[in-house]
Amino acid sequence: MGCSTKPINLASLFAALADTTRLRLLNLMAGREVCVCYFVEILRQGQPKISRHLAYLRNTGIVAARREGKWMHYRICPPADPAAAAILKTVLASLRSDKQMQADHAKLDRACCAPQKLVMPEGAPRPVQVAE
Amino acid sequence: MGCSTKPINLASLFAALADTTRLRLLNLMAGREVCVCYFVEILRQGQPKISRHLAYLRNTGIVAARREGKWMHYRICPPADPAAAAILKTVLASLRSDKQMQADHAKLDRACCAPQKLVMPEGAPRPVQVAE
DNA sequence: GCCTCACATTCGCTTTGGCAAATATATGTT
DNA sequence: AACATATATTTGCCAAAGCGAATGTGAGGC
Repeated sequence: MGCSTKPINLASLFAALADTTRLRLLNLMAGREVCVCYFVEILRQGQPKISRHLAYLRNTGIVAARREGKWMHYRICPPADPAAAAILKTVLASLRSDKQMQADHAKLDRACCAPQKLVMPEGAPRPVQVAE
Repeated sequence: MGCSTKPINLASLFAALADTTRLRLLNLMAGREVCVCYFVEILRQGQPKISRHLAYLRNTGIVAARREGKWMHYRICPPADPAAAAILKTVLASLRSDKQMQADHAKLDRACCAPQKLVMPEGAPRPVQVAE
C-alpha cells in the first residue's frame, strides 16, 4: 500500500499527465519501482526538477514513495476509480510506442543489468519489479 | 474531413483534457456533431467561455468545426496518431460512467427530441449523428 | 559531534491559462 | 443599408505551474 485513497478528479489526472517530464517518469515506473537517482541520470535533468515533478505526481495520487535508507523509491499507484485506472493503463500502454520512451526504458534496463556502463552512484539500489 | 493533420503531442493532448468544461464538451460531442447553442444551453455557462474552450480543443486538433449559416457545429476529430486516438477513445468511454456526463447527454437528447421542454432558439439545428 | 549523500523544498521570475466583461465578426433578415 | 442573431476574439486581471538557483532535511558514516 502507501497509495492514497483520495478520490481522483479526471481533470486533475489529465493535468498530471500534461507534461513530458512527468510522462517520462511514469513510463520508467511502468511495472517497476524506481529510485530517484535513476530518473536524474536517465532524463539528464536537474534533480530539483525531477523531484518537483515526482511531488506533483504524488500529490495527484498516482504514484507513491517508499524510503529505504538514503534512497527514495517511487512506484505507480493505480487509482481506485476504475475510469481513472483504465485511462492510466491505456496511457502507459500508449507510451510504449514512443521512440524516446523506449530509449528511456532501454537505459534503465542497462543501468539495472550493467551499471558500469552508465556511471551510477556506488551501490545505488536497483529498480525492482512491482505488482501491477 | 476538416480535421487538421498536425501531429499531436501527447502532453498537449492531456493539457486539452485537463479541464472539466472541455471534458463536458467532448462528452457531448461523443458520436455526434453539436451546435454551439446547445453547449451554452446545457452547460449553462457564458457563451464566450464555451467558445474559448472550443477554440482550445480546435487548436489542439481534437475537434473540428463546420459552419452552417449562422450556426457552428463541432465534432470530435480522432487524431491520426494511433496512441493519441486510443487514449481519446478510452477517455470518452470513461466519461460515460460519470453522473454529470450522463445528465448532460440526457439534456442533449431531450433538446434534440423535444425542444419545447428546453427553451431553445427558434430553429436551432439539431445535433446529428457522425461517423466515429 | 560534524560531514556527506540523496533528496525535498523555497525563492524569484516568467509563461500559461482560467474568468468576466466588452467588443468584433459573419451571416441572415428587412 | 440597417439591424438582429450566433459565435469569436480581445482586454484586464489573477492563480497555477514551469524553470534554475539556492537552501533545507533526513539518514548514514567517521
